[in-house]
Amino acid sequence: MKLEEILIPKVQEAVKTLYGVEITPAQVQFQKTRAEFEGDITLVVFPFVKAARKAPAMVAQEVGEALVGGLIEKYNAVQGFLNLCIAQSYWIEQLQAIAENTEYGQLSRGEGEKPLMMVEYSSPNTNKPLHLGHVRNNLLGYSIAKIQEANGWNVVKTNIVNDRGIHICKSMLAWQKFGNGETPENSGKKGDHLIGDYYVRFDVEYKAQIKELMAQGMDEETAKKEAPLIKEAQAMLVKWEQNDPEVRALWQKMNEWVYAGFDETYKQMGVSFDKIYYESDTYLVGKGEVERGLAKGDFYRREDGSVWADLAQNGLDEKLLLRADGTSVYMTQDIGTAKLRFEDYPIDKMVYVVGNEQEYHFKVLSILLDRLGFPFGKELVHFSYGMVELPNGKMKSREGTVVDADDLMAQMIADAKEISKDKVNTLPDITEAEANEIARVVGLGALKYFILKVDPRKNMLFNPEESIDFNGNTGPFIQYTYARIQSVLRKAGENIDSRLSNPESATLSDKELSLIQRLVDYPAAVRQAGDEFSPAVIANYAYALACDFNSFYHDHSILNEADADKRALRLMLAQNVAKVIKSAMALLGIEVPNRM
RNA sequence: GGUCUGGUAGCUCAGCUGGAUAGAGCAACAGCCUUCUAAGCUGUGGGUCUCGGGUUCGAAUCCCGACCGGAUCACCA
Repeated sequence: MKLEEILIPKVQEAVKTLYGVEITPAQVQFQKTRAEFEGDITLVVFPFVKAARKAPAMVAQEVGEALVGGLIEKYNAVQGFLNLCIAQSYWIEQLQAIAENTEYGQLSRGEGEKPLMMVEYSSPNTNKPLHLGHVRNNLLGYSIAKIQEANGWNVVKTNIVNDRGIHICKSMLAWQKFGNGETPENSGKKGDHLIGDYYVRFDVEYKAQIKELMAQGMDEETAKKEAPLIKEAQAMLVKWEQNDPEVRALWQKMNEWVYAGFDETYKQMGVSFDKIYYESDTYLVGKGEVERGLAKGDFYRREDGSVWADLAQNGLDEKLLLRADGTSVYMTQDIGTAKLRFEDYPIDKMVYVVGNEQEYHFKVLSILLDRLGFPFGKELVHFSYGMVELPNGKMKSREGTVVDADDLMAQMIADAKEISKDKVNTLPDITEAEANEIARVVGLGALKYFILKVDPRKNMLFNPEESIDFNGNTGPFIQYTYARIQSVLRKAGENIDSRLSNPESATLSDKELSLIQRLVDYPAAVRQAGDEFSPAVIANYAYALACDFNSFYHDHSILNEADADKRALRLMLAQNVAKVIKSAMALLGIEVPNRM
């Protein structure tokens, strides 16, 4: 049982005996005792000081006197704060319980079958490679899935691939016109990058055509519509929709190149999906749903044939669902995807990991799904995260300021390799393969932690000119703490005896005590991260744990400790710190190395 | 303009469900490796928590207003 849960009734009872008033559990407020005072946990007496009709310092003193004994060894009252010292045997029992729990940090949602949460993330377009914005999305999505699993959900990770539309036609057209049969095989280019290059090429040629038309006296608006290239692309989209075999074959071929490229990127990033949906499969379903809603009277058709939802009753405007020509829009596709998913899985909660620029879209989607009768519609969660900004603003593909995901990861691994060179090479029996593996784990660890440690809701800054740190509050710092512990455990050998001969009489130093208390906090961090959808909570926890351990490690010898009980206790501590670090980092999708 | 969101040290960020003297890292400076991995540890300097009101025993935290930034309000996706 949690310490607070044990103490709350005791405090309630003490207050009743002393002052004859009943207080609610909410009025019993605890906080961690500040380092400058003696004690483990502090009761804030202000919430019931009025009812007691005495000065805060007096109330603290009297309540302390009433509580002391047994679990509470000592107390001291400072103004309205009652600092309580908990018996060390309690903390040692806690540590032993953690040590015995092989799934420490895995929480339960109560009895019965686990509810199902579907988490959608990544959602790439097939016309260009993944960039830094996707990296944040993928890392957040994967981490949230892991965190919710730890919170007792069955999680299905899903991806919706935007594989149709005019943007794909642009790449296809440019490839047809300027590609000269270039393929990933004959050029050695990664498929998604190859397609991305032709997307850029289209834009270059298109712009040139606009310029030319304007030179002939056409205004910009008209030129943008009349340029031959854009007309060809539009014609291609129509053919695609009509299932033209030639266009479809080209589309299929180029998409396969892209998917092969994406797979590589996802693999390197360490993210995965349980089920992938494609918009080319879902957009027609969406049209069907809109037609159904229309028949049901949820939506209405305008004279030009377009279909709309009136959201006035929800305080919003009107929203287009089908164009006058019958083609679908973004919203149509998301409705279709939702329907397919609902047919495929008994979804209890649907989570969309999508940037905050689309808050309006998901607000509307939620309303529309609800109207169409999807149980998860009303309750859908838009896990809305902030943009990754560069020093001079947003990333813009046209201005070439996009930070490519593959390049970024490769750079991080190369940096890790360079930084670790002197150190890793001194490790005994190190092989080139292991050194490379360490660089991979550490480089990606630095990148992932850098991104996940910041509050997902906030915009964050990435400066490509400055390399991501490997010292201080970083992934490698935490990984290093883990590697150090592994080193100690290896040296301790097979016969680690972490049982205490008499736990009752063991004494703990301040650092040992804080470390145990930090370990005890882990489940609360997992719970909070789940409730708030925030991997940052886990990142901050893991950092604090690593700090506590390093401080402990600096002050105490583990293996050279003469006292067998102390040695055993410290080994047990080290083992469990490593266990929790590994577990917490896994929730972030970060691996930990045994040596570095 | 409406709506949403942010403003904390030179920089990047914690803290925000109100509690004691606002914390880290980076950068700067000064120390600690014959002892379990120095990607570590210890210390110094660095703050009008954007500003102004309000609520409260108590406000970085809650409320109102102002200022500054970002997003959004498409027959784009």
